[in-house]
Amino acid sequence: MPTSTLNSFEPRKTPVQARATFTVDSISEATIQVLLSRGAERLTTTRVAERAGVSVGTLYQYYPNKQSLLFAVLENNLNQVASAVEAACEQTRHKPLSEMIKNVVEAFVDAKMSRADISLALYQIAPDVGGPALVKKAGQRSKKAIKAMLETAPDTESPPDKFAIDMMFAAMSGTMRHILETGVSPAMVRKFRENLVLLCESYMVAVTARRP
Amino acid sequence: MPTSTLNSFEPRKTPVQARATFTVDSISEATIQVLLSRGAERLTTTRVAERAGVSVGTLYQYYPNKQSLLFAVLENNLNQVASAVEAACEQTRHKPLSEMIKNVVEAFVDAKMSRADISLALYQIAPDVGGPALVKKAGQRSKKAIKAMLETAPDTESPPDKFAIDMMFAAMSGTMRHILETGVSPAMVRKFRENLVLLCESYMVAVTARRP
Amino acid sequence: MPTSTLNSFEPRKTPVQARATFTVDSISEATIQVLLSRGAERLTTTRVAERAGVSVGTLYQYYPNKQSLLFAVLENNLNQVASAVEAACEQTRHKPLSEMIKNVVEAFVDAKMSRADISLALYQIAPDVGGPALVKKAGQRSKKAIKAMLETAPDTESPPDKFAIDMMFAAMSGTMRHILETGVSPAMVRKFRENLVLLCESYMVAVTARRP
Amino acid sequence: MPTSTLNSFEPRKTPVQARATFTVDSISEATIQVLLSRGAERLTTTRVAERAGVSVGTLYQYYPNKQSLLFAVLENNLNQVASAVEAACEQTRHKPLSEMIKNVVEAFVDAKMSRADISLALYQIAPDVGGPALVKKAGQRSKKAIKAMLETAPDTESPPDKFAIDMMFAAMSGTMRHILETGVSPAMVRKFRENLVLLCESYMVAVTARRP
DNA sequence: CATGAATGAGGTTTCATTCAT
DNA sequence: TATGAATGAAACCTCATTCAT
Repeated sequence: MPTSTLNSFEPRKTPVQARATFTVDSISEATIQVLLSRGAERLTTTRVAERAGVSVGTLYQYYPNKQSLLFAVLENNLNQVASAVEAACEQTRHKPLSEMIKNVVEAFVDAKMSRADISLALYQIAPDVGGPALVKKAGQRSKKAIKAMLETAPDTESPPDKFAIDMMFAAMSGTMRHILETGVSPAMVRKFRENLVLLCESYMVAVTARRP
Repeated sequence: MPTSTLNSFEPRKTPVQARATFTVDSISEATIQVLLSRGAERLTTTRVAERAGVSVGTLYQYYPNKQSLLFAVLENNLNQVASAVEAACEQTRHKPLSEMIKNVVEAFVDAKMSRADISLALYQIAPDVGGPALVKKAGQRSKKAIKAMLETAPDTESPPDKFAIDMMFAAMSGTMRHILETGVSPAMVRKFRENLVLLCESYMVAVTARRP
Repeated sequence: MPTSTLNSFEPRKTPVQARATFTVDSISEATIQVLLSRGAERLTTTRVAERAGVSVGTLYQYYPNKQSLLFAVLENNLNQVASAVEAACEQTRHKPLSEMIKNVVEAFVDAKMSRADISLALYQIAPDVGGPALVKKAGQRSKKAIKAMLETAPDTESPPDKFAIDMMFAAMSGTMRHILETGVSPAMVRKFRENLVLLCESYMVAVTARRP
Repeated sequence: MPTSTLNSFEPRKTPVQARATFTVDSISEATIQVLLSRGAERLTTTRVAERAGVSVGTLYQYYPNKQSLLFAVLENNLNQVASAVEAACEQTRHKPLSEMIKNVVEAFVDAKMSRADISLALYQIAPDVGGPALVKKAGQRSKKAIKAMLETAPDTESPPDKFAIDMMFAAMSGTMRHILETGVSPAMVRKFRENLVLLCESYMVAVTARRP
């Protein structure tokens, strides 16, 4: 599957009947299951439909092609993570900078780790489906929320500029991915989380002038 | 392509004759060219052979299967990066910590960016070929070199522990990937490089300071 | 779609209510629209129903299968042409032979050209639906009318035999089709019409003994 | 199959080995066999390959898609007919007009009727494969040859113009098709041939006489 | 050793038709 | 009666891999 325009990935029809809604959810769930059990390479539309307990035809009534299916699943996951970050930002306005960073990073790590297997599996399909574009788009949401939060920090003279936020987000996101793909023992998750906080915080501090 | 054992990815025969070496190099180069021009999805063995100016049969004389071909190309690339890091470490022994970090990070970024398009393209094939395992293995080399270098730092009471190095490498590697996939304007590359140095350095300082 | 017996192509129910008639007409019209806009290959029952503003289920209430739908549309078109020819024959009884030929051929050409796009499109579906058989049947009507007309010609000793009429009709019909499929510039339509008259007339004259 | 550009119908590779030439011929022949035995609607690439005694993959090594296969077969047939017409024209230069028409028409009819079943079957696939365009192209050849021949006619003051030749060809071609599709008893073939000669001849005479 | 023709399993997608609501 | 979700056979086409020449 080549990476093409994002447009053609839109779902084909919005289900109106209750039955249809159930079907769509089944397909979505089945996609993840197949991804986990067989890997991206063995993920076929037939297999997904089978797992979802519907026929292939039904699958294609809701998704115009395989890409759109993967796209939807990935998008959904990224949106959940973005929402978690947004929520954390919302709740941490007007708090000290270090608390801000801590809450955001922890929310991010927790969102990713809550279903580490899924997060990991989704990395596999990303390249087939315009992953980077999607990641970028979801990243915008998170970064916007982080920016808004940082502007309310009481202990910084001037809030970090856009580049610094981009950088921090890239570090947060990229490091997380690297750790997931390389493998973390569950015992180390906590330590990793603390250190990712530390990493982001020290960078932010370094880049931000403190109020005296 | 499922991720299987690494063993079967080894090239089939080690070329001894000059002609054979030339053929192998052609194929290797052709693989990258096809990857760049057609994408991972359209990368076929026939296409690679065509581009390399040999027949498919010949390709299969040097690589037992498609995976081994991709594996070799990816491995080669990762090794080049690891070598660059090692070289930087070698040359920065007994220098101040900040200079160490600076040199390593810059060497890493420069190695990746020297052929950004290739680095980016290779991310696409990684999942098909046991990428994470390969990345991990190449990472070991870099981290070992970094560790050795850090132990010669004159200005730290105790050198950073293994975890801290893992963390820094994950940050370096992951952030780089994120930036490559998200897209950097050439104008920003320099700034990104500086900030990645800053990010790693401030983390290292923070983590080193903890143990006075 | 295989060519099967003509029987199964009959519409499923004859609409008695006004609403039903309207529905049937919509479907019929929609079929032509889809044929024109998407081509025979992309003509699906769902698409037709959509265009007609009804559900597929409804479509299948009036036509037992896709063939019967196409059959009905084609038959209808051929009947219109046959009617035009019959009318022309009716109005040209007892006129000179040349006038007879002129009127019939012109009526035929005009009927086909009035919706040249539709005529052309229908040629596409003919093979799927027993087109030749239908053409033959509609042809009988025309030929019968032509024969009756010719028998009233005052200036022929003996009217042309059945074979000659078959031949003329084949020429008229086949040449028309060839011209439609090959493409005529609108500017040439008039000239074509004149020449088709001439062609048919000179053949008829050649084949018919004149009254002295 | 929609009618698309003619370009993509070109065969994929020209066979160099003897084995390959044999394969290509087998496929070509099998296409006609399947067309005759199962009809255009039941003509699948798998079925053709099966009949040819090769695998589908092999078929697709020589034809990029189904259309190109049908296109090649149709084109070949039309070219044979065009060649027959050209040959007849060649041999009838400087003969009286009536003999010219006779020879051309008879050559055309004989070419079509020599494998009436194939000619008929090919009409079915024409719409799927840009038939009209192909017919037009093959027609050009025939018409060019006819024109050249007519210019050598000793008994016409001025040779018929291009339009007249177009018209005659359309009549010849279209009438033939109509007769093939409608069905002729073998007994009537001779009579039909004579009458098609008469039809074309009397039209040509009529149209030539017009310009004294 | 190289070649490239052949293989065929398997993947994606379409669409006529049915039937529970 | 109308609806439209569901069906699933079947079509087209790709591509890693083999092996006779």
